[in-house]
Amino acid sequence: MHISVDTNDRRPIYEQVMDEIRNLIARGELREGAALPPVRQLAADLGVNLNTIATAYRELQAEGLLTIRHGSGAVVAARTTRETGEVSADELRRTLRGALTRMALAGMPRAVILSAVTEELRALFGRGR
Amino acid sequence: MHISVDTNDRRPIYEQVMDEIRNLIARGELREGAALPPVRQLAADLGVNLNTIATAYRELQAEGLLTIRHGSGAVVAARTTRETGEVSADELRRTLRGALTRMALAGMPRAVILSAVTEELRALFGRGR
Amino acid sequence: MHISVDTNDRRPIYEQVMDEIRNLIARGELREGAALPPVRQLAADLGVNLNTIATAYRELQAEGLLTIRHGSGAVVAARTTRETGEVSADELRRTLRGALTRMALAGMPRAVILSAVTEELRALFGRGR
Amino acid sequence: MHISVDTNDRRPIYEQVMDEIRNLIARGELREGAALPPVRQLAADLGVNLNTIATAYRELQAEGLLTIRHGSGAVVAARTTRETGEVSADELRRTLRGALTRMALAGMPRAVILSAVTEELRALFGRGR
DNA sequence: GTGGTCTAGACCACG
DNA sequence: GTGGTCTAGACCACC
Repeated sequence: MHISVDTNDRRPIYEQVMDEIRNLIARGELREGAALPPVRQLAADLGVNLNTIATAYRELQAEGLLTIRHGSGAVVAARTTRETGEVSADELRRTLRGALTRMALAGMPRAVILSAVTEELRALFGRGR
Repeated sequence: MHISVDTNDRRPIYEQVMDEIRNLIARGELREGAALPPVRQLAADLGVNLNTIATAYRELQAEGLLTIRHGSGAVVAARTTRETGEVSADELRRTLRGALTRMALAGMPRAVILSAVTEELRALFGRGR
Repeated sequence: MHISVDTNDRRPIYEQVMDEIRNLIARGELREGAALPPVRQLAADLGVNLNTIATAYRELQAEGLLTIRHGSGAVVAARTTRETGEVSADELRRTLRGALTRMALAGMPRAVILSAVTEELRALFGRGR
Repeated sequence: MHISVDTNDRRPIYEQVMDEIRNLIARGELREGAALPPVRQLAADLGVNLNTIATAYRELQAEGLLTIRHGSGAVVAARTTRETGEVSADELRRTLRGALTRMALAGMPRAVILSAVTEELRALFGRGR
């Protein structure tokens, strides 16, 4: 399990952490019930403050992706528990459109973009998963 | 040319405006040299603060998408000029990955995601463009 | 006598246990002098840490609801003993207000809330008690 | 509009603030679109840290009760926006049961409890509202 | 002017 | 051991 943050990134650190954990869960590298590193340890590893990681974990819990039990750490929530946090399809579409638009404006041809998408989808859905 | 903002959207307003203009340019609805509405007019149309629009235009200029001439408004920059604004391939990839990850976590099957991508790419690249 | 805990509940486990025992006593299912299960047994039954149950019993003793005698387990305290544990009327009111406020914000009409209250009061006071 | 916190209360301060604001909204003392005090001002008024209030506001936004716009403060969300944050009926029932149980154990007779409930419901639903 | 994020460090609560 | 809360104070982002 590998998480990294980039202080040059415009996104706040806690959001970067959230994004990475979301991705690990979506890719199946963190399965249901798997324990996440203690906040203090992850904070030390990344060289950031404890509260920053605590915020990321708390928000992910609010999203339904993590289950945090005081005194016994954070684990990946069961799928059934997750269903609560809904994001509108509209918002998902806007985010996708924004990503593709920027790639197109950067001059990437359609084929290059499509191959990047395919690559990411393979990481998310795998071959047999 | 149509731009709209949504106060319920979590993104800052100036970023929504930037996204919409970027999209119009990428889709070819705003061609090179085309004039954008004056800051005051667009601000009035959208019912937002004048500084908000000014910020959006300024950032788009920094990205190389717009050319702002004091006294003569903003126009879409020529392609050759654009190359200045560098966005790292890494950042583009992260944004794409984030969008796809959220769709996957929302339970969308691979095929649905792929069809959304195809649809957006068609809007960006057209059939023959 | 039945006690259960729910790991998906946001309240700490020891508090869930306290609430259940309080409710059993208030409803008369655990009468004065009745023995509670040994800490080790209840912990095993619920699959939780021994300290968790010990904390619940200890707090209930502080509230005056239980009498714990080293070596002979915990029993429900006599009513006269109970009066010690003071909870301010203010705090009780705040808790009640919080519960009703959340129900109202969830969109429950006044009649539905009132019928839930009546139902709970019947369980607590019975018909003739 | 009056908010107060009590450091002797076991609940964290940010939760007390959330409870008070929830109640003001439910009672109609804060109507849709009404502006809340700036975080710094409320923090100063209550003599607590800025971050504590910011946390309360952020959580209320996540619950769908507030709309926070960076740079222009927090306002009570429109009802239509609220529908997102769902609390299970089970959890609401447990909270209600806990409140009533504690009142009964404190020795309050059924009639006294019922009159407290009626009083609170009147504050929430009013006579004609 | 508004809110958002982060730090360093303290102390508390839970299992 | 775990996570939770709070403080004081800094600096940034948005309108």
